[in-house]
Order: sequence, then C-alpha cells, then structure tokens
Amino acid sequence: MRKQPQQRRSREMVGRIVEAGRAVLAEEGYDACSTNRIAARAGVSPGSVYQYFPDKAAIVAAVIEGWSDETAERVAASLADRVGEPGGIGMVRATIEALLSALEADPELLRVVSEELPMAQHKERRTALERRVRELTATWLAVRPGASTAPDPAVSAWVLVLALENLAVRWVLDSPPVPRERLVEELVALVTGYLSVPRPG
Amino acid sequence: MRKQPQQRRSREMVGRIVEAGRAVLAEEGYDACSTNRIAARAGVSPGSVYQYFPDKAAIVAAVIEGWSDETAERVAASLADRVGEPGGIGMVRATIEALLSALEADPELLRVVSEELPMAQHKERRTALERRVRELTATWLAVRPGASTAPDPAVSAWVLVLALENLAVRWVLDSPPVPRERLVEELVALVTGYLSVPRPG
DNA sequence: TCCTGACGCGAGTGATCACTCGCATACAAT
DNA sequence: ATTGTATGCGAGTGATCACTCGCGTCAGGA
Repeated sequence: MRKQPQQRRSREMVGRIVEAGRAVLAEEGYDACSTNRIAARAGVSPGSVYQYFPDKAAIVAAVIEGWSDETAERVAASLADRVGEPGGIGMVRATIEALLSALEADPELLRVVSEELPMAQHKERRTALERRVRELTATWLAVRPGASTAPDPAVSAWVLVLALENLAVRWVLDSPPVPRERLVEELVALVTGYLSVPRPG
Repeated sequence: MRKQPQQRRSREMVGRIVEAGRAVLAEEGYDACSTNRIAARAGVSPGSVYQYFPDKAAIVAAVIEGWSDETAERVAASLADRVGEPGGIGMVRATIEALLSALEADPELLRVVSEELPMAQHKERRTALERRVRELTATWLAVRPGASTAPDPAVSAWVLVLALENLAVRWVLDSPPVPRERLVEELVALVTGYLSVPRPG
C-alpha cells in the first residue's frame, strides 16, 4: 500500500478496486487483467488506482490474499476444531469435504490462481496456505491412535496434503467423470491406506 | 509450421531456434522469453524466426513438445515394458524411480513448464502426457493380482497418477528435507496402501 | 463560510514486444 | 554462367500496457 485511505469514499474505492480485480481475473483471465481494465471495471480512473496500490502485482496480491484467506479459513477451521479429538475416519472425510467445498466456492478464480498466475510472485502466499494445513495435519497425525506406524508426521503430512490438494483441484477444474461422493471415497481410501502401511522402525 | 525448411541450413536454423527457446525458458523464465530474445540467442534475425514459426506460441510449443516427449518416453517405457508382468511392489518402485529421474533431468525447464507457462495454450499437450501414463496404469491395475479390490481401474489410475505426479514435481522443485530414498518409500506406501484398502462391492 | 489537504481524474509517456516487409544473399537446376 | 527460388536479414510498425502528472473537486474542521 502506497498510502492509507483516510476518508470513507477512498476506503470504498480500494474495496471496489480489489473486487474489480477479482472479477476481471475470474471472468477474463490473467492476460486480460490490465490495470486499465481493472480501473474501468471498478468505475475508477487508472490514476486513482496508484494512489493506494504501488503496482499491478499489489492489486493481484490483494485479490489472492482474500481468496487464500477464505479458502484456508474453511479448511483449517475444519481441521483445527478436531485436532484434539480421537482421530478417526470421520475426521478425514470431514476435512476432505471441507477442502472440496472450499475449492468449489469459486472455480473460475481457482483456475486462474492455479493455472495462470505467475507463481514467482505469489508462491509465498500459496505455500503459506499449504504450510498451515500441513502443520495442522502433522499435529493430528502425531496424536492419533496408532501414530507409531508413521515414523515422521511432518513427512506424512507433506505427502497427504500435496496429494489431496492436487486431486481436489484437478477434480474441480477438469470435471472428470467421477461423482463427488466417489471422489471422497477414493481420497479417504488414499489417506487411510497410506497411514495403515506398516513401516520398518 | 508456416513453411517446411528444405535446405540443410534452414533445418539447422529451426533446430537452433528451438534449442534457444529451451535455453531462454530454462535460464531466464517465461517472462523474459521474447521472440527477439530467442532469435538473438539462436544467432538469428527476428524476421527469420517467422519463416518457419507462425507465432511465439509455436516456438514454445515446440520446446514443450520436445521436453514432454522425452519425459513421457522415460516413464511410459518403464511402464510399458512391464505392463504384462505379474504386478508387484517392484514395478511400482521402478516406475516411481523412472518418474523422478525423468523430472530431475531438467529441473529448470520443469519449473517453467509447471509454474510459469500459460496453461491455456499448452493444456492439451500436458494432459496428453498424463492420459498416456494413466491408461498404462489402468491397464496394469486391471491385470494385476487382486484387481478385484479396486472397482474401477480408470478411477484408481486417475487418483494415483495425479497424486504421484504432484508429489514428484513438488519434491523436485521445492527440495523439501526428504531424502530421495525416503520419498520413494513414501510414494510406494501411498500406492500400495491405497490399492490394499478393501472396498464395498 | 472558508480553507486546506485529501482525493480523483484521464490524457499522456516511455518502454516493450510480437510481428512484417523490402531487400540482399546463397543455393540448385539447367 | 544464368536464372529462379529458397533463405536470411534487421530496421521498422502498430499496438499494448504499466504507470505518471498536473489540474480540478470534495470533505470536514475552524
């Protein structure tokens, strides 16, 4: 942020700009998402945008931050609520459902975030989301019954989170001929199967 | 291709252009990969590029096609050789090793392909690779002993290929603190665990 | 009411880039 | 040698885009 908006109209303008950024990204894709395009959509002059955003990347970052927070909120909440509970298959299923619902909320934006955005600029924000979920998963893995079969919760969490994330994203974006309930079954099987493999040590 | 190169020097020029495209993509990233940049790197005039390539995307497509073919070759060969064999854990491990080796061959280009390239233009080529591996995997799943526990080889193959692909790519690109042998163990556990989960039906 | 700073505007600027065009050169067939 | 064609060159073109600047407007405290 280049400057803090002080009056109400300027705060509303910043909100309109971010909302316009989200709309343009979701509806027209990253390539069409020029600063002038965002300004026009927000009903704002191009010059006004730069009163509060240092550059184009900052607008996109604000959009992604909003989406990322919403998504993380849903998934992490579902995990955090139950992280102390005796872990069972129910929690795995519930978490997977939460992940799917979160990703389904705005498929267009999900597509842009995972396929079009230059990762170099937004890698940090995306990995932050993953790290948060991973740490919660690791904690859950460590306290669950039968934790001894998995030598390193951090590694198991890394494996599970990346596998589930990709499968969930691809399912939402590619719409393969797999019904949602079937997908959930498969993902549950993937998790429970992986965790039940006996390890040396 | 706008025109077929007929003389030897022009065929060599086309080769140099594609090679320059690969080098610029891998070393400087997609943003820096302008047509003039590629031409300069190839020691060729910008105008000459358009003798044989209709546009910039065609050059990138040629680069990706080369990389994709190499990668697919390695993995698919490892699978195809053994697709008739009595499936066992050894084949799973061998395939995972092949996948890792293939992705490790050119990590810089892998990073560009999976993080920087606009997917819209190259989705078809990338999914072709995945589909090929998926079909081989489905075939293997169908003939392996104990196939009855997995109701639908196509779905199982979809799950396994997407999960393994993402884990392998992230491991190569993010270099998490997991030794390669450990990663292979985890991926084998993921596959065997998933396939050993008993299903209703 | 007046005044001051915050606010908003939009034409403009400089740079970049994909792509073209007219011309010079190299090759090959006769 | 000559001619026709394939090849290669590189300055140039038009368009796009992120970003700026100078001026007019508006809010709110006195």
